[in-house]
Amino acid sequence: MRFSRFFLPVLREDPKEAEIVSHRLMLRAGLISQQATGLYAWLPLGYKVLRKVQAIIEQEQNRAGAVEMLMPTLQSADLWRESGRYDDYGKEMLRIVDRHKRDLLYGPTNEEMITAIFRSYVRSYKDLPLNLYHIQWKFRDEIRPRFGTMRSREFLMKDAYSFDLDRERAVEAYNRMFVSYLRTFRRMGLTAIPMRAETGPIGGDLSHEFIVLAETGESAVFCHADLMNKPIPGPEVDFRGDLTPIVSDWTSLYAATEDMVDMEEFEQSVPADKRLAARGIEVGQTFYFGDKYSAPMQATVTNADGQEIAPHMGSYGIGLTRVVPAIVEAGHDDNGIIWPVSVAPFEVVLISLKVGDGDCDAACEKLYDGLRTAGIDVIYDDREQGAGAKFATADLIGIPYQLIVGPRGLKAGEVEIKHRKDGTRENVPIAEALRRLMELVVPARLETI
RNA sequence: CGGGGCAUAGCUCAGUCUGGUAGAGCACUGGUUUUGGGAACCAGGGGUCGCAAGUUCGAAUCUUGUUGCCCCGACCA
Repeated sequence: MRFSRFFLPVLREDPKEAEIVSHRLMLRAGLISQQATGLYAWLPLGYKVLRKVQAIIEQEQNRAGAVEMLMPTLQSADLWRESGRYDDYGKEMLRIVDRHKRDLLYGPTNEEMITAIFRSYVRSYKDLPLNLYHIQWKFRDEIRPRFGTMRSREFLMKDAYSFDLDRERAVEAYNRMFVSYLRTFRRMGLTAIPMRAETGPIGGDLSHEFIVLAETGESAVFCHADLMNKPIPGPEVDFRGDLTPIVSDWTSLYAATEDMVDMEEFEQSVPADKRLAARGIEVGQTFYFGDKYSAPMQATVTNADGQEIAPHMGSYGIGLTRVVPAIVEAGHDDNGIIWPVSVAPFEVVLISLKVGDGDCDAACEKLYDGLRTAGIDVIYDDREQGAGAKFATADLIGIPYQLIVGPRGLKAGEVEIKHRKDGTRENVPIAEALRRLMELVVPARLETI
């Protein structure tokens, strides 16, 4: 992508409405644009990040055996009357009436709908286990949306729903999502710690919130410090095998959010020097809730004994539009965002320091072609701007590697590669630049897999 | 929903207290010179001061209403 042809409205000054760093940087770097309270447009650069986050989630959900589909944003109120939640959900639910005076709602979640779909097709225990997920926009009319897309009213969410014959197998399904989440967040460069959580209006008795520690987090959390450095299951993990040891290992160390914490237990089970009391951002949540929906909605299957039973269900959410600011909170400095390669909107920014100079233009065009041909996601800053402005923009938007090309270096046959993360620079011969960038970028795409 | 605050050029703001016909920086347009960390100079364009009523000879400024946005709290799969 040529910068001159792209749409990247960066702001030089801090927008006054933004308080926390991720909101400020997402606005300044031209990722999002607020359209109303809690409603945001995703500008091209931000949308690229969102798509990369989505791709990682899809890969890891599929790997864990979940199957992707797509349900509508609007739902019939009748469906919610079946579960009893139409009246329970309150003002947070956006209710809509269509031209025929039918009651609709903009879905805040999809348990009812997935259960309805399940019951209309699935009859036998032989079709279980089943885990269906989709990535769709949701709406919750929060009393006070804030912090940009961290807590917006409309938000993009991955929600998966598992169906199993009994509790034991439902816990296996739960474990698959649990392990999948550990991998998913790590691939985005996040350290997300599973913590005991309240189940809220969704119900159930087994639930974890996946929390990224950040000063600006909305909830207070308490956990064992060793959880921060625990190794993540690798790509070799067998989702068809027994995952209990991994889950047990992670849940054996104390971790709870403020709603669930028992300070006495925290202090008893965690040595004083390992007690971590911090704030955190909830980026995902897993629930087991049994037959809370399948029973009242009569979504039953026949078991091996010929009896009708209501499957045990679980649901598993990841807030994509919250994950992005969480990544920014976790990776930034005074100059701007620092993206991990895996979700960076571009992997390399090619900076021409002297647009219009014959040699410089020629060298840049050649490098640009080479990078694209090699499959590197590159943005070429071909604008007629001062060097300082280009460096500042590159730093602000957080592209992991800057390939800097100027007349001075070209005279020596060299270009410069700057690492956004730590500011290190290396001069490389022009002919070596592409190879060196491949060496840096390609392994980093999969970082922790 | 309770409490507090803001609304003036594309952005960040000054001007409001004390009424007299709207400004700065950045951005934008044209030109010249520049070019390795947000370049300089010259010349320009751009605002019915959120909206509506009221007070007044006269309102960005005072009064009332209204809308939008932000912050704190309660709320939050």
